[in-house]
Amino acid sequence: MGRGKIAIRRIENQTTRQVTFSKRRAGLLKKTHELSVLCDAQIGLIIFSSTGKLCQYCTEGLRMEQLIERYQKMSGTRIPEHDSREQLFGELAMLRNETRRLQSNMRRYTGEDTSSIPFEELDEVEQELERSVIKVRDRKNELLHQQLENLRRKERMLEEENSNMYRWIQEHRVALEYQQAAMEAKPVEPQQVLDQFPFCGEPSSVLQLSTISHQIDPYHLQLAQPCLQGSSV
Amino acid sequence: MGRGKIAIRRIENQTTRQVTFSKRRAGLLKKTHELSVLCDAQIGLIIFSSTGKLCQYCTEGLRMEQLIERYQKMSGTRIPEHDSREQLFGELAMLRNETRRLQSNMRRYTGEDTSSIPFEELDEVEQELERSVIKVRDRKNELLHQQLENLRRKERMLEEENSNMYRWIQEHRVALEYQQAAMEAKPVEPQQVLDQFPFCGEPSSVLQLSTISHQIDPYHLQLAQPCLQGSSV
DNA sequence: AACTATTGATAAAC
DNA sequence: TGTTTATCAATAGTT
Repeated sequence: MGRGKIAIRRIENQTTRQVTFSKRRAGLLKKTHELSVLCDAQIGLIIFSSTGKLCQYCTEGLRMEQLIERYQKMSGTRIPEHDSREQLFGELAMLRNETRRLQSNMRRYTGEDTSSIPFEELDEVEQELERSVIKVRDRKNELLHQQLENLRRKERMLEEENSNMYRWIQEHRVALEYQQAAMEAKPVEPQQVLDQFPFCGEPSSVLQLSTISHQIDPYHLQLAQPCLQGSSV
Repeated sequence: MGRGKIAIRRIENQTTRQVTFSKRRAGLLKKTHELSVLCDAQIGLIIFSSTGKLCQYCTEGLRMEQLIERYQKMSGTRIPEHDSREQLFGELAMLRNETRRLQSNMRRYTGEDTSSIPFEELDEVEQELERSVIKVRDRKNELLHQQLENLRRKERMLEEENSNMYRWIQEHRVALEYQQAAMEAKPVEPQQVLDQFPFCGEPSSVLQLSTISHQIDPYHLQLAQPCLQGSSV
């Protein structure tokens, strides 16, 4: 109907397609409505244009959801939700059981409700807990030993640094004394280097020292431990 | 269109209505299909006849359920099921979290994965575990004491029963000896009553004894314990 | 969007 | 239901 006959295949010209869509969509909605009214039929029509725009018709006095529900009941084809719903229920039941089991176990381990433990199992629980304590204690010891080891390494490093600095100061003693004399006319005794060093030393060395002393902090030691594990074990 | 124009209102003549329905339905399906193909639109059409018969069209390469899902997403009108679905998802997420938390706690308590416990918390965990051990041990002791108490009561009961029976036998000694003599012409020495009693005694007393001996079973003691708790504590 | 020539849909009758 | 036919509605192409 129209000036010429057209083949029923996708209209390539976008403008023409858009125009045709508008016209035919109006016609379809009209015809749908007429069928619904004339023949007392319940009709739902959902149209998504190629641009994704939604357009719908639903028989008067009825909502689309009702119609869809009726459709699902009749056709038996529930929307995909149904399958996943079953799965959800399954997972839910599984998780509920798991949670109950875990909570019960936790109570057992925390000694929260000892009266629910049958007498025959008390020994077993006690032993399990003692095994756990031992494991935790072992882990604690392991970490303490690592820290000890770390501290010993740091100690060696500090001693070395110390003696290096001492040597350096001895080597530059003359120059230092000259500086001191020039500034305050006071000589320096280099026996207790660490006590005096921060007040008269070289900035770069002081920085180095403070960096090292930071690493003695237990918290930082623990963070550094993964690197040391390989060499210590 | 047709021999005459008709008003768009419900056709009263049932036959005419039925015929019109068939014809127009075919026309509507055709037009729907044409619009879908010509303009590249995704269309779903659901028709329930006045007699409840279902008829549908859906754009090729698409299933009605998909279309409905898309419709529901776009229009925001979800079918009633959806509310409970949200709830389910909520519970699911909650349970998953709870399970994860519990599993983590369990690992901590079983000493399964001590390396995941931060150093600062190891002491705490150890103490928790020791507290648990103490609780379990206390419970065990409590039950052991109850059992001891029970055993002492049973012992007293048995001793009493024993002496009662001994007295009874002494009282009936003459009659018993007479019976024995009449049956086998053999006299009985009543000094070691318990050893001999089962073979020649009174059925009711034997029954009573076996009932008592059963109650000494630790398992039954434990079951009986709730009744004893009130009096023992 | 409005126009119009043309085709398509369909009401009524068979 | 299926066919026919007279009629009207829908719409393709144009303005």
